[in-house]
Amino acid sequence: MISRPPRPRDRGIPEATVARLPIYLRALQSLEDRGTLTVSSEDLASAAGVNSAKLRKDLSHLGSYGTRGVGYEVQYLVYQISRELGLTQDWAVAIVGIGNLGRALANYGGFGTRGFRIAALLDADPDMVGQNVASLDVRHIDNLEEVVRSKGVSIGVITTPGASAQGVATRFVEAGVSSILNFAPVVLSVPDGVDVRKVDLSIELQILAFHAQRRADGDGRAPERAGLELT
Amino acid sequence: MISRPPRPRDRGIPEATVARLPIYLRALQSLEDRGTLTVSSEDLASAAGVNSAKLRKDLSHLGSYGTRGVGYEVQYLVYQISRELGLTQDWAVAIVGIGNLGRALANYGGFGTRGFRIAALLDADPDMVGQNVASLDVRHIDNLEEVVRSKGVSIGVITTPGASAQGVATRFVEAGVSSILNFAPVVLSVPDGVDVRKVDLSIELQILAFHAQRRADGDGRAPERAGLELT
DNA sequence: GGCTGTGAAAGCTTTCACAGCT
DNA sequence: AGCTGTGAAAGCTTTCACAGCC
Repeated sequence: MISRPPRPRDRGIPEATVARLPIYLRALQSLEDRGTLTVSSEDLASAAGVNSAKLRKDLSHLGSYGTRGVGYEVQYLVYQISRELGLTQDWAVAIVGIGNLGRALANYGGFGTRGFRIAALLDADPDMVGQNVASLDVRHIDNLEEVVRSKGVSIGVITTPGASAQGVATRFVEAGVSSILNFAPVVLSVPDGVDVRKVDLSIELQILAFHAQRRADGDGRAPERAGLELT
Repeated sequence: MISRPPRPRDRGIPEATVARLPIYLRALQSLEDRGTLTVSSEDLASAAGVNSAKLRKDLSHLGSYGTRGVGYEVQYLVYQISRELGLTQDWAVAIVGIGNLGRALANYGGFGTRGFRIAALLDADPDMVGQNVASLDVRHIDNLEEVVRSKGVSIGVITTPGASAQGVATRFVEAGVSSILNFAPVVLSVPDGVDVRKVDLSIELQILAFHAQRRADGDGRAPERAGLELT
């Protein structure tokens, strides 16, 4: 083979990069709203709270979407990142556990400028069932499998108490949902090939407490994690 | 200097380790509740959803708290991790933005088995002020500085809309709060030495969507991020 | 002249595999 | 015999610094 076939976009984007693409996307959308046409890596990086070398390296994994001497075209980059993240299609989301948090999520309209649609709300409490939350009727958890099938749910959100979370996760997986966002404070066991992400308030507070304590007693030492979110 | 002074606990725990200590702590507390006295790295690791080499390496940064041939004493390790995380003292937390999410957090009682106390709830909406949420009277945001001082708040939680978040963060910092947990979908700018952690629903969903799309079209390739939460 | 894209270096994290203690 | 604690290897992420293009 003499001339390499044109394969500019390398499948296999580093996980650390994937985790930052949504942040870049948000910064770009806000630039777009303000009518900005192009942006340099320096400016976009600063809007996203990272340094420009990291931003350029990250974007280079998607392809060569910038212009040397100029920068990145905002709209074009918004589209490329959206496509890479799979936001050009709509993902149906089901939320299980309609307590305070479930309700908060259901009502949280701005799902990162589209890409997601809340398709169903489920709860185990019979008193909850039938209530209208965010323009959806809460259904009983017994209907999980049926709802997943009929609504084409591919992402499950778990906002139940910890004790119920594993059971819900298992039912999601058996119903064919292989992306789960877990707010319950437990470690979920799922088969290989299922992607679980966890959001945990008390873990975040504990990490903050660790650093706060360092600042307080260690003193003099530079706080290790500070300044991560830019100055 | 001939004999090294005994400094077994190395200050400077890797950030990746710090982020896992709360998970180990939770697993240990659940073992404690069940009356388990000792646990091997293998069993604790599996309860925490990590592998045992990682767990042992992590714990080795705190000190040598295990017994070869036996394992770790559950209660002792709970205490050591709690102390390392700064949970032997009580941290006063203020929540700003008492919408659905703020209320959900205020009512979320089980703050990782203590270490934190919700000391104040603040909101900009006059209709909100005075309402009683989770046994606290919601106060107006104008009182932020006064509340931080009088209640000794050291951790600020921001659950406002994105547009207000930066202003609140700045006021927190100026009032002397240097640990912030941000739920608003914006990148906060804070001075060096201030620790900001971010929790962002739509970012998590977007990362899930990325992997889901990979599984769907890439097909045949092993899903990169799957299996992270153990099988 | 300005700014992207990228090899190479540096730093950090995970995993291996086993010495060392009980 | 069993299980921890840890050097060393492997893998991943960030940062540097500059060649290459506009």
